[in-house]
Amino acid sequence: MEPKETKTRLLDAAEHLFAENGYHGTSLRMITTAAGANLAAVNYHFGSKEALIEAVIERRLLPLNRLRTERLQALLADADNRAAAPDLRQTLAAFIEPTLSFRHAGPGNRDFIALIARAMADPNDTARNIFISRVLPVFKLWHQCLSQALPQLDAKTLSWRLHFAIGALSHIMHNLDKLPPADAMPPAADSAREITEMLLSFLCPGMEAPQ
Amino acid sequence: MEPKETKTRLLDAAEHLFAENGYHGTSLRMITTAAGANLAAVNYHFGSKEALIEAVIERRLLPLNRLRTERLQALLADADNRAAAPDLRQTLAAFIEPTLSFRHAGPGNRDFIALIARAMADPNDTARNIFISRVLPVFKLWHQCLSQALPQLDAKTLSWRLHFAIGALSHIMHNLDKLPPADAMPPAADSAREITEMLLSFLCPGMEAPQ
DNA sequence: ATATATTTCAAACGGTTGTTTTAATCAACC
DNA sequence: GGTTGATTAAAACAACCGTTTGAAATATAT
Repeated sequence: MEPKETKTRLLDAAEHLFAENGYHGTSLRMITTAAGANLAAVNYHFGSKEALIEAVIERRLLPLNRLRTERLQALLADADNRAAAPDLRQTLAAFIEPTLSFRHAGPGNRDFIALIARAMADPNDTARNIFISRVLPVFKLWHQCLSQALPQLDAKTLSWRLHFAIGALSHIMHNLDKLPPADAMPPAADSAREITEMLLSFLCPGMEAPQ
Repeated sequence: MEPKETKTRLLDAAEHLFAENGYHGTSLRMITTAAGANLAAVNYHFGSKEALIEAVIERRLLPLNRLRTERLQALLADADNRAAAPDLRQTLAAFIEPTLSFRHAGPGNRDFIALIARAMADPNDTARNIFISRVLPVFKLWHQCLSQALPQLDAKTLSWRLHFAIGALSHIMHNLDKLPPADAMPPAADSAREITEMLLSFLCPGMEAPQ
């Protein structure tokens, strides 16, 4: 097979190095060296270092968001057909299952998760803003789905509980490598499904608890 | 009152600037200027930039850990006296309540929380390792307390649910400023208690759900 | 094969970083 | 009150950063 395009090699190297060393901690010299390209290649192909990380984020995030949106919209359509509220567990699963599976879906995805964790805590707004602006519509759709599945909750309680769920999910996403510390872990291949079940069993009772 | 020691002024300025701009994003020149000190002051008083952030972290974290440890140990002692298992909600509250109250306990604490969030995602190991090594003993104590409050759970399930709870808590800690986006928020003074109640009502049913 | 874009290359730019050095200033103590 | 030790001050250090430049090389199209 012919070697990849320089642009793709730059994206791959940047994804890996940004995940490992953060945005500031990764220099264009490191990226271009790892990609086997010239130092000026990033500025030539992307315009700047910021435009590079923007491209890195969008490459992985847009397909994942498409997956989650499809599942949530299918759930809404089905509930509408049955003239009933969507099931809570299915609503949670529609967002959580694709998210947790994402790590195992491709070679660069684990790096991408680490990159996002870094970006969310980075003082540099650009990466975080790119991520948030792309994720917010899916959160809104999820929120809408949940408010139909849990009509007995007032808006404020639902908002808080949604944030609790997001916190549990994202914490697991970012720290899956390192935990649990002592216990034997199931093999990575089917762990996504098992963790999903574990998380859903935990979240469902909390979401529908009396106020 | 006499002006604070240079060392204290450096700690205060570093805490604020590290929280705002991150570790790499904050230069010694910014810190020493804000503290009204000479550029060489950090290397003179602390030895290096890394030793400085280590001192910044310990100053706030050790008292907080003392609070949490005291409450958890009091709970264990009380349960031992009554020859019964500690109450689940009280066990969760013993760790969560001091943590959420911490933000409002002092002027620099909010900055400190932001700093920790940055440190956890920072590629520089030192800050993260300092934080983890100081927090791990309290987590272990919490875990021990919870395993007594929930004897029906096997070790693996408890570990996962503990991580889910930690995720929900830390997500709220780091993002309290920004959420919920639209709803009216209670005044900051008593919000810690209200959020604690909200979080406990969410976590309790999840923790004791059947496996 | 020639002419025209496109891509790569080496080199240098101005600027900031953490740290070190040397001298000046300040404090406390015999 | 002079001396010793702690602190502050200004300047220079070498190293690295993202970006730009202009020429060389490559690929594309006529």
